[in-house]
Amino acid sequence: MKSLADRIEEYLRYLIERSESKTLQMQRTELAETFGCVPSQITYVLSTRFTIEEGFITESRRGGKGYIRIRQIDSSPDRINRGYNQREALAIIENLWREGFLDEGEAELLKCLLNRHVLGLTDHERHLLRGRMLRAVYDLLGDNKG
Amino acid sequence: MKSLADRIEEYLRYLIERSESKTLQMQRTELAETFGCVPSQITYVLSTRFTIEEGFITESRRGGKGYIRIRQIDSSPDRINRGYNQREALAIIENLWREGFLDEGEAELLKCLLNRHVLGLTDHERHLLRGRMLRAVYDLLGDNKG
DNA sequence: TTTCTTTTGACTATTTTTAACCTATCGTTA
DNA sequence: TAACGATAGGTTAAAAATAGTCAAAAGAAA
Repeated sequence: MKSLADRIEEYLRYLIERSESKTLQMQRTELAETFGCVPSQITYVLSTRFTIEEGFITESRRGGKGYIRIRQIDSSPDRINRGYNQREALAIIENLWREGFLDEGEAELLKCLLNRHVLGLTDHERHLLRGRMLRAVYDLLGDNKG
Repeated sequence: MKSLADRIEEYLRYLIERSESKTLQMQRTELAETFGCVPSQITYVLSTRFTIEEGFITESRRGGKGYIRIRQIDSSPDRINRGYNQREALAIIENLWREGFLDEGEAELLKCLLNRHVLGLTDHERHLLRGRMLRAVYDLLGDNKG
């Protein structure tokens, strides 16, 4: 049995998927009425299920003719990065390890995952992928410090 | 004479075997009631009998309409070649962490790298890539033990 | 007896649901 | 244009509904 939040999510995803522009705009109160729940339940669903991490951005406006809007984004901001070949990537990991940002287990793990045979793909795609992976590692390291 | 834990295991295995998707989802409390035991007994069975070494991954959610889910994974080359979606991959990492094969830093690293936005690519390619990455992780863990 | 596994239950953590109160925007009227 | 009321959405805290953890007690095996 699905929770109410799950069912609302499913419904919204369906509507977005179905729309040409991958965008959905509606009134919070109306949607709440459709599901027979309080409006803040809708806010809850948006904030737990339609996050940037899930690939959505939400906007809203209060007052008369207010609305909530959900947009599905294709998050590829660093598509333009040139990426890294295996040697470059391993060197970066080595440095992060030597400088104490990664412990030995983490460094080993990364070196094994950045391997060309593990990643597969075409040369170009693989390089870009390494760029995204390293970016994610930097972000993670940044999080832990900040 | 079979222990209660054995009987619960047997019952769950039967249900999983019988299901098309080799997956079972139910409420911990309900199952406990079926067997007339405390809910933590169910947790005990899952953590001792439905481990990654036994070929299962478990997931759960607390709160309203919470559940426990058991999935039988087939870690044959074939299966790994079919790939994993983000949810499956994260559950595998969680299990490896809970069972002590990965420390917290390694698990965090992996969870962040297995993210769909980091990996990019098409759905299919991304699933396959996760399969190769997880295989590499298994190989690495195997090396360390052997 | 000693040690390992199972069983229990009290306490904790997480997720969802609800409700009361807060704030922004629009349209109208003084 | 300033002020006000109506109409939205936002925030937050508490209640409800689950599952997890941990360690002590009980039982089984060695």
